[in-house]
Amino acid sequence: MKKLENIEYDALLANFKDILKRNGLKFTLQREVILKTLYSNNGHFTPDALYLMIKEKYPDLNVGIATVYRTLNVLEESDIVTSLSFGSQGKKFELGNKPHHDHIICKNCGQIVEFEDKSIEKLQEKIAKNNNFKLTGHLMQLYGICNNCQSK
Amino acid sequence: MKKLENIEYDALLANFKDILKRNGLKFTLQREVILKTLYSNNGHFTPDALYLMIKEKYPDLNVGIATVYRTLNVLEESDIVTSLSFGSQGKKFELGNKPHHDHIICKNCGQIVEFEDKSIEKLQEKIAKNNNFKLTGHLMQLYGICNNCQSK
DNA sequence: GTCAGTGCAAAAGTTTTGCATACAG
DNA sequence: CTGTATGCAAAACTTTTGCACTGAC
Repeated sequence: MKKLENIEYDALLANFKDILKRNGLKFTLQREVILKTLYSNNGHFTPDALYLMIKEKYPDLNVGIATVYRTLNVLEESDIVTSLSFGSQGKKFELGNKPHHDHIICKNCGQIVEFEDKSIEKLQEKIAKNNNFKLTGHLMQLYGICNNCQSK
Repeated sequence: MKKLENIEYDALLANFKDILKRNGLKFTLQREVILKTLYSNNGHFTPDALYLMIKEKYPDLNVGIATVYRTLNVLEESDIVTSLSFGSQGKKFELGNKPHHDHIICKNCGQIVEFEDKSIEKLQEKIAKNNNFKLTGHLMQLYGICNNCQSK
């Protein structure tokens, strides 16, 4: 029996291939490796960190940092990844196919933790209604100092 | 009679001076100009944009980009400004001492409505606590279609 | 007078681009 | 074959740092 996560990844990959094809772009080994690495470490990465991980995991495949940047931009334009950045660290990317969530970000070390809160989403709906808006989306980020940095 | 905004700025300035004094730092003309520019254009700026504005507005005062960066860092550590960034552009700073409010933005006409909701703020505190973060701030923007645009 | 702040320029770090080659379609 | 993608290196940006000098306290 196939594992759930593999099915999930396959769908993601198929979607990526499809988008590439529709835009006359090419599917390459490098692009697959980048997508797979993003998928199998489902977190937030700077392009550089992603690059280093790939270098370590696939030493024979000589991926260049430029390709990582270029591919991330393609992925972002295709809405497969989203980027956010904060504080002193640079831009970070994450897979965008996850169920909705928001972020809490450490102002000191840049660590990002995801959370989801239905009650807040409901309150947002209410606020929109009170102001006669039809809600289409939101952006919410909390800023603070993480546990680790507090103790320093 | 003194204008409200001047009183507000004076308070901000006094607070800044106070923080500087308490930390054995010095109040300089450059620092004042940077704070004033941030205040009088209450929006979000990249360090570079801020630098250019200051160069244009105070051509005689020869402010260096390094000073802008250094001052922004001081201001951020003092919680007078907060920084955040989204999308492709770099880090942006904004004054953080404004009376707190969030925004609902119409995706169609760009109209911005301010709101405040204590219940959401409380929930945010709770979320931070659950993740062992000490909350220092947040950014929340709701996107939607305003009443006016809906009827079109 | 002392010591933090400043401008400048150099350095360090990040992201993009030009180019010749490789390779997917 | 054609034209996009790639790796490399250089270039373009962005941010930080070293240093001698200035200026706030």
